[in-house]
Amino acid sequence: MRISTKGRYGLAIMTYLAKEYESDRYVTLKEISEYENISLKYLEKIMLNFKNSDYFKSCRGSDGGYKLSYPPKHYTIKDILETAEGSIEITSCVNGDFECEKKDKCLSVKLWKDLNNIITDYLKNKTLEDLVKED
Amino acid sequence: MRISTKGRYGLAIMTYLAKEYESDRYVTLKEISEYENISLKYLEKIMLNFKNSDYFKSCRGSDGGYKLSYPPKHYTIKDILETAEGSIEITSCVNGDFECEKKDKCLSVKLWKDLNNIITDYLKNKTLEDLVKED
DNA sequence: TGATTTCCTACCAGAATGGTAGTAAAATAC
DNA sequence: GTATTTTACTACCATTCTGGTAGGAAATCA
Repeated sequence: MRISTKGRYGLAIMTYLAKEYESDRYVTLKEISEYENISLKYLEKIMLNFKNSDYFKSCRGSDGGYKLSYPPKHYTIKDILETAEGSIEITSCVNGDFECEKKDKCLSVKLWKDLNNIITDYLKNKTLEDLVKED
Repeated sequence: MRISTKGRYGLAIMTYLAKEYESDRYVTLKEISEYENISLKYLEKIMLNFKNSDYFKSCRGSDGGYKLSYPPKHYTIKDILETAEGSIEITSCVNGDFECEKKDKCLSVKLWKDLNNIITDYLKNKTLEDLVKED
């Protein structure tokens, strides 16, 4: 039931950008990689997971980097983890896409759905701003 | 963040045994495997995860099988999933065993700990009896 | 003795995880 | 206009996890 580095490092990047939101500068992955002590190459790959999102603006070249498109308050942790990980569902039987074939006799389906709701409700109500403010 | 078949099938076995608790008979894995439509051999392997627990009594031979050691109310879903999966922690930084080296600057540690507590609190307060009663 | 059932070990294919490496393309600095 | 910096993209790789299968030993009962 672990959350992988995709989600953890992805959130770390977003949190770093959120901290620097006020400075309105482009932040390089090099800077984040040194701060977080994660290889630059791996962070680049983690960034690919956000490719189709509009979470940040990017700019190449010197003085290039990334900056958030919106203020930190705009981003829920749920959205970030979902985008980074692909999905954060506890089982595949919690939504309509895949209904387990023995669902009529499965006593646990309600358990998984409820647990899934508890998790997503918590993450829906936390934003990047909350994370940065706690610092 | 998926829960694997170890946990899901393990819980399914325990739930089946809980349903049959009143009958006070030994239930075979064959019966459960046919009901749940899971291969007998795989269920046998799932059972190994409970080897060091005292969750049930077993008996070999014809009319053998498994029965719960205690009434369904005695088993929390948290304990069952923890035993079946090994651990149900969302990250390795939520307990004292492994403290992440950048914890002083990691803004997410509190998030992971809180989320972990929310999950375990929910699962701690659900027992096999609750699952069977919902039927 | 034979059937049944748990117990135990070994094996295995495919996917996910956690990376590394190389290169192209854009933007800026000199 | 060349060098440097930084993102963007593709390919590769070792290890672990997942979800099984297979075979046989040991116990229990008819």
